[in-house]
Amino acid sequence: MTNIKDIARYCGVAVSTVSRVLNDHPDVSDETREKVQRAIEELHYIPNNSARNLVKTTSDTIALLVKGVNNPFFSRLIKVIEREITARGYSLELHQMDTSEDELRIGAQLANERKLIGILFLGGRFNYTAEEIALINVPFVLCTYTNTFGSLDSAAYSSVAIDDRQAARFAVDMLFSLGHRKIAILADDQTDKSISELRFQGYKDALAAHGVAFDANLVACTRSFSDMRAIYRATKDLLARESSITAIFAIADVMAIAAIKALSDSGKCVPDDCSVVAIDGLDLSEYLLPTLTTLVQPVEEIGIACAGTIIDLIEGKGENRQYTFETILREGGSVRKLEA
Amino acid sequence: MTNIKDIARYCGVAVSTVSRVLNDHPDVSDETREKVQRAIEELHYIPNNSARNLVKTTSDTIALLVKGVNNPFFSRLIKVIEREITARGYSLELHQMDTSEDELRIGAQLANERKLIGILFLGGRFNYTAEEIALINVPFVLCTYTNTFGSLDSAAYSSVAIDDRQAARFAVDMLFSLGHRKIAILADDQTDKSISELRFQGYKDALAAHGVAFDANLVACTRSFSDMRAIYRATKDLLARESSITAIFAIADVMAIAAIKALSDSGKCVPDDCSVVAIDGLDLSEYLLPTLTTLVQPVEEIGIACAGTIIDLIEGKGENRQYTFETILREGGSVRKLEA
DNA sequence: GCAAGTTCTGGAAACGTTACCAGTATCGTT
DNA sequence: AACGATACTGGTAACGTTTCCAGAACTTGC
Repeated sequence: MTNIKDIARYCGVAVSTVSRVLNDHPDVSDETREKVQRAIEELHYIPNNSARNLVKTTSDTIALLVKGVNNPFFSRLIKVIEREITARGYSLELHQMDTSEDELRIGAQLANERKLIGILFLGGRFNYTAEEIALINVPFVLCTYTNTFGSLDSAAYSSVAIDDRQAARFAVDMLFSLGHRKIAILADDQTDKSISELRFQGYKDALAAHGVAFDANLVACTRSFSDMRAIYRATKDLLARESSITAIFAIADVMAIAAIKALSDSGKCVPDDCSVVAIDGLDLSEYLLPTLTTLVQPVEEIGIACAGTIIDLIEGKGENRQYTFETILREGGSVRKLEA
Repeated sequence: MTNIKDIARYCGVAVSTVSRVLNDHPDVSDETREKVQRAIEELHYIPNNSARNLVKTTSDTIALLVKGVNNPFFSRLIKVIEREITARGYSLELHQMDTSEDELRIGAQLANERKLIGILFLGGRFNYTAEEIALINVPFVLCTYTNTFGSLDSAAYSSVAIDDRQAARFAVDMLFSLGHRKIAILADDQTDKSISELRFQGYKDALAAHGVAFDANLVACTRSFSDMRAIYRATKDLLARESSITAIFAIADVMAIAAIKALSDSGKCVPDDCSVVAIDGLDLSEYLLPTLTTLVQPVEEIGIACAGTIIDLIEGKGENRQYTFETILREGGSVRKLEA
């Protein structure tokens, strides 16, 4: 393997000069620069990253810590983020966690061990105190999630997300405006300062706004976002105990898909007997029978913002900031107006 | 940041001794070993990976090169692979490529630049010559794909996959046995030594076995595996020119989903007017209306085999080997027997 | 009691880079 | 003509490990 010394010798210059060329340092004449660059080409020289990282005491990798990778929406998002990160010359490391794991501590440990330069948190919750956050000594961004619980100062963290609570509120409001009153919610368990909790809150907001009391019987809960089987079962149970519901709000597209199947297997037709609305806007949802009415998250924009934010923070080009994106209603065939 | 010298000083031993403890070298007394380990705990020492990699001239990361991450089947698989790789103490780096890119050269370059210890190729094609393969100087595994074109000696590469050709053959045979004769295929363009080509071959095999001539008009082609819109359009076009088909074989579940929608929008009901069968076995496919009849790939086993194989190769514990997994038919409601 | 192991330990040279410091040559000012 | 500034270059000490070599302290066998 040819190294920096080899090409220094080959060109008759010092290693430091070669290093300068490599790092686009201004203090080098066009003549030598060209000579060195030619040598790099000819000898197929590739800088050794480990050596670089050693002296710079960091790496060039950003970690993406994901809870619940099997959520198709996350898969889409990961794709965009990876593309953006590599396009800007950094590299991405993927880590999955179980819901029970403590993302903050894992992140902090990883950052030390692997000399990460940034962390993206995707999924899960993030109810930490300022002291806990201080454990992480690299920039980080909460993807698809905002700490809106007031426990954190907005200068203390960055986030990129839709307004989950507002989106849920919008979806359920829509059902109300179509005449529905008995509206069930399909959510996952993990209602501890997570996306799920926010969407749950939005559901309650809508109920309250329309003077309908919250009824715990109308809640179908599962442990995971994307365990289709569990979602199916939970919906079946819901229908068994509350057969008169006319609409279901699912906090994610995948959940809606399982719910529609459960409805069908219970002899209920969507949207004639029961309407279904969700949040996420997977590509796939547009190709179901019936097509799913859902609030589309702008996944491209979100991904670009996640990558852009973390890189700006790393490069010292920006302050902590919270981005909120708008969802767009995509009307499908899973919702209908209820006649009085 | 505390380093190896600090804990050497703290214990009153040499750095080399600490290094030996760190690497489980036998030549160290139980007493010193314990002393050093305690110091590591107390001082929260974390070895510097860059320094390690520098002297060992490698890293500890395996790269996963993916073409078409938006294929949900791949997402599932990536999850399993990531879990297995990290569980065995290595780390995984995700790289996406466009279909037009040359995976081999990108892999070779990446391996050098980033001092990778192994590469997993996922998706795409792999029709390279032995000389080209020699460009990659680290172990690699073809995931979900086998080079069955005879151009490569089986000792030259490792692979983990289902028998794509056989599976396709099985699916189409099934349609024949139910009385179907006019069977269309829904595939992607990239039929150049890829999974798609194999499945396409299987389709032709089945036709031949039943004495039916291949008809190019019965082929609906798209550029990408998972561009739902394109698949939908292609199916619509197919139906417009060949309205009398009674069955469609889709080479992937996502394709089948778009196809079913296209059928429905063309006034055809699945399975009454047209049967649909696919390969992949996504969880989701079991929750569609109608549920999809599909050949399930054992994704857990495949992922474990991919990770296991690459790690064994890296650790010098195994030869190149090709694994073939069996698919399992999951009968759904998208297929019906054709009355004579 | 001595040579020939064995078991453990320390010292120091690598690994390939960057960053700093010191220096030389060139140039424009006064 | 002398001066400081500017543009460039070379030498070298880090960065934190591992690995090799040498040696010390013990055993063992005769």
